Amino acid sequence: MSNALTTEIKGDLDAIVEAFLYLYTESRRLTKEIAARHGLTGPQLTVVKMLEALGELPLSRLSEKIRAQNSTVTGIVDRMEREGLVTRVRSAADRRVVHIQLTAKGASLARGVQVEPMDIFRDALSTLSAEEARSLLRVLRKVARRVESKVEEAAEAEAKRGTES
Amino acid sequence: MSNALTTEIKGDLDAIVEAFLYLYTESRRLTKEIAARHGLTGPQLTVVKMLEALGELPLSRLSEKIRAQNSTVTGIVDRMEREGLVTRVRSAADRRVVHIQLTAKGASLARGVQVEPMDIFRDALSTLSAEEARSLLRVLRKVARRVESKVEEAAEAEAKRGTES
DNA sequence: GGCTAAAATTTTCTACACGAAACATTCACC
DNA sequence: GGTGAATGTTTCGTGTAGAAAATTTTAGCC
Repeated sequence: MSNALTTEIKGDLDAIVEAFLYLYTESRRLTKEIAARHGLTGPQLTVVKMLEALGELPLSRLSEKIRAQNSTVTGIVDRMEREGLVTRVRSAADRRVVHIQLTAKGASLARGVQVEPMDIFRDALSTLSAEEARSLLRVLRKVARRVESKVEEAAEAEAKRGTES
Repeated sequence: MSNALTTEIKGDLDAIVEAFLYLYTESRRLTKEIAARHGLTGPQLTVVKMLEALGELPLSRLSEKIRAQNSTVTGIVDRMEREGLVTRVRSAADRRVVHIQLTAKGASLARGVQVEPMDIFRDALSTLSAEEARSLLRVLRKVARRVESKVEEAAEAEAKRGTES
């Protein structure tokens, strides 16, 4: 476990983690900067663009899309509603559900912002060849599967601790 | 720009972005969960591990290390001090400087937590073959370079706008 | 049909994290 | 001794999540 080869691989892994973190934080920073240019926060821009692309959405659907909890999105929508960017509409079909929809003001703002969130990242990715993209996707999926199984292991360990007590 | 091939590549790119976000959010969530098991928050675990590895640090040094603003770290250290995990010590040499150091309680806690932040991600990466790791690193670096140049372009455009006004 | 229990959806409440800007203190330099 | 930079804190608005509460729907049962 401590010969030259494994040391080299370990260095590669650290470099991958570093590159990964760099890409993530930088993409977030850029999104935020673009949003600020239009008087929005990062998450607000994400929401505006999501609604522009998909039309009105139940709050919980929106939460899933932006990978946040309902309680988080409630706050974001509160502030956007205060600014007149979106409105809440009770669903007639299922009155538990609240649809979030863009106002005219929100929609026009959405049209005005050219760059979608993550577009810089996507744009950088588009410089990859088809082979490179495919290979990257394959490797990321492999890593994702591995993380996923880790998550399941942890959940099982958790459940086991539960039965013991 | 709308034939079958480019459409397919576009789908790959979306999938890459999605996998990327999944990996990041999941790694953060797991770190947070491990921290919670020891009565800490995610950032607090990061700080504890950092201080264990490097010894006492000025607050601004700590801020750099964990990629956060001084104002953010002030709050984190406040809460950790309240819990008796760290102490603030004014530097005798430069009285502007506040050294953050682990207490006995903080140090013993640090020893008790095996997993460092991002270890889950690193662990998942370690299932890659040497070739895969090298290829992933190469592609990520290519993307990172591309993002970097985008950032510089934006900075120049910003500067130009500045001189015009 | 009407009642009750369970499930689904959203909001409220509480605590922490985060950054920008304004501020006080201290240092370094002239 | 005055000026400007460095260091840390405070304040304010936002984002983030989890737990509990509120509201409505759904299913099962008589």
